[in-house]
Amino acid sequence: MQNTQKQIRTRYAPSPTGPLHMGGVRTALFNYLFSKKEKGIFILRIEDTDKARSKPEWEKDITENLSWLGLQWDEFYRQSERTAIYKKYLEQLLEQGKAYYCFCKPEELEAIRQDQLSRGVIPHYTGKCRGLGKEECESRLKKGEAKVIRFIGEKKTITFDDLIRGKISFDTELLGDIVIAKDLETPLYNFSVVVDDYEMNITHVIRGEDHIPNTPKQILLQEALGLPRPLYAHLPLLLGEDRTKLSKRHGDQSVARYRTQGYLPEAVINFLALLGWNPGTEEEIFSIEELIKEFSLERVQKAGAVFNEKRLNWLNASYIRKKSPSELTQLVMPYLPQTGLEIKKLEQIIALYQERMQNLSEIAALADYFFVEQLDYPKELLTWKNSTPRKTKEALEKLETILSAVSEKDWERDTLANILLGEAEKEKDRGYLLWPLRTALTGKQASAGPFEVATVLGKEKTLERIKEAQQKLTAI
RNA sequence: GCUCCCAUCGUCUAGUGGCCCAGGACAUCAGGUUCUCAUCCUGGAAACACCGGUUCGACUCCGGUUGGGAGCGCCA
Repeated sequence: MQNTQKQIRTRYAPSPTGPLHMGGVRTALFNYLFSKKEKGIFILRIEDTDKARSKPEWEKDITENLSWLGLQWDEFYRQSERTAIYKKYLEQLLEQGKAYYCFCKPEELEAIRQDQLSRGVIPHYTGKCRGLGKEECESRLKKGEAKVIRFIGEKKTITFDDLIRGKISFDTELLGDIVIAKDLETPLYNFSVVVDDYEMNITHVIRGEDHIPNTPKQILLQEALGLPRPLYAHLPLLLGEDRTKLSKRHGDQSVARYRTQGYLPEAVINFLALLGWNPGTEEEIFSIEELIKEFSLERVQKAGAVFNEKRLNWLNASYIRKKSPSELTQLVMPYLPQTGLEIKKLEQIIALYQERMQNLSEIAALADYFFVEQLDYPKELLTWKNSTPRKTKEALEKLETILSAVSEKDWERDTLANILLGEAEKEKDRGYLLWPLRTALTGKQASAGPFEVATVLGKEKTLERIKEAQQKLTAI
């Protein structure tokens, strides 16, 4: 019984003509989740049949970032290494008379296209070379004339059952004889996909909605080659703010960019999973394991989803908050200046900003004052809103006196808080004392709390900065 | 233009004929905690595109209108 059920096999099939982007990851993710949920196989297939546009560096970008996200594939293929396979099927179609060589010039084709467009017809090839005699064809081939291979598709209504959208019908009368290869060694997208999906035993083709128009072409090819039809699931598109398909126009959507900005892979995955899918509960936070457990194609949305970066930020911040101090420190290290600071100290600094970071790279600007000798800020910053420069100077003097009296041994957060709060509360608005303290230590309008900062900074450095602040105000 | 797809708060969405004068989350606004920022807590504003039909009863089913999107390569 178990064995009659064939194993689920899905694939993500990017072309290495650019960096891996968020839209691509979402497609990969849904393929991954579905196959893992069904205990199946997830395949990565590099579609590099376009020799001019495909670059090894992009393939590297795709595989590295997919791995970073944890979307590990079980099998890997590269179409450029499979030309012999495509050739075999191409020859089959040619022999059966279901495909033919076309020698039409691009300019000539373009003119026809324009004419059709102006007449309100979908542009399609009219089949001029279809009736070429065998001899003429051979001789022109021998002469090395420019040519392509076209496919004669059956004219009929194709209906397929989309797992997400239900029945979709398309009249192939509207299709011309599509080009399936430039020559026997150079297959084109719609053809190589059909061959590979069959050869790789793909059971479920899960891809973006923008591929719906390709599906009837591919089904026609399957039928001509006598191949079985896989199941299809067309995902809703990822949209920009303007509700058009997410693209470079909407800014750099490469995974690499999000990665270097300090987004966590689990946040990206969680965010993308909820774009076009939801578990039907009110939960929002999911690990990849939970996603695998909960995922189902039935719950995938039909309408496109706007990529809302604010929500990604929120998720990322929430994942950052959940990290242990040591984990977070390791993650944040690349964004910090190379100082000889001991790891323990680093962890303390980072702990101060754990709940203030939306992404890892922000730590650099947030905690920079721990890594410089001299702070640079305008002296006006030291004065609290309800206070005056004179009072501020007095407050700083008081701070110096009080803190000098604290021993190194007692220099820890709660003790400092006790002492300073006790002093600050002598006035109704404790900002008169705490604001100058904090700004003197950080040089910032906004930062972590003064007791925490002073603790991490240490007694010596703290007093040093208080004195520097006093000097700034000395002119008064 | 033609073909196909889609339609609940600003955004992501719950809702599968009565539980919905529509629930959650992000964003936003107000308040609390607070020297600041952030976290956290409380509260508010905010949507079923429209018109018909089916039904005792439609956000939910059907039809149309409008609107939006995608595709129309010797790219994938």
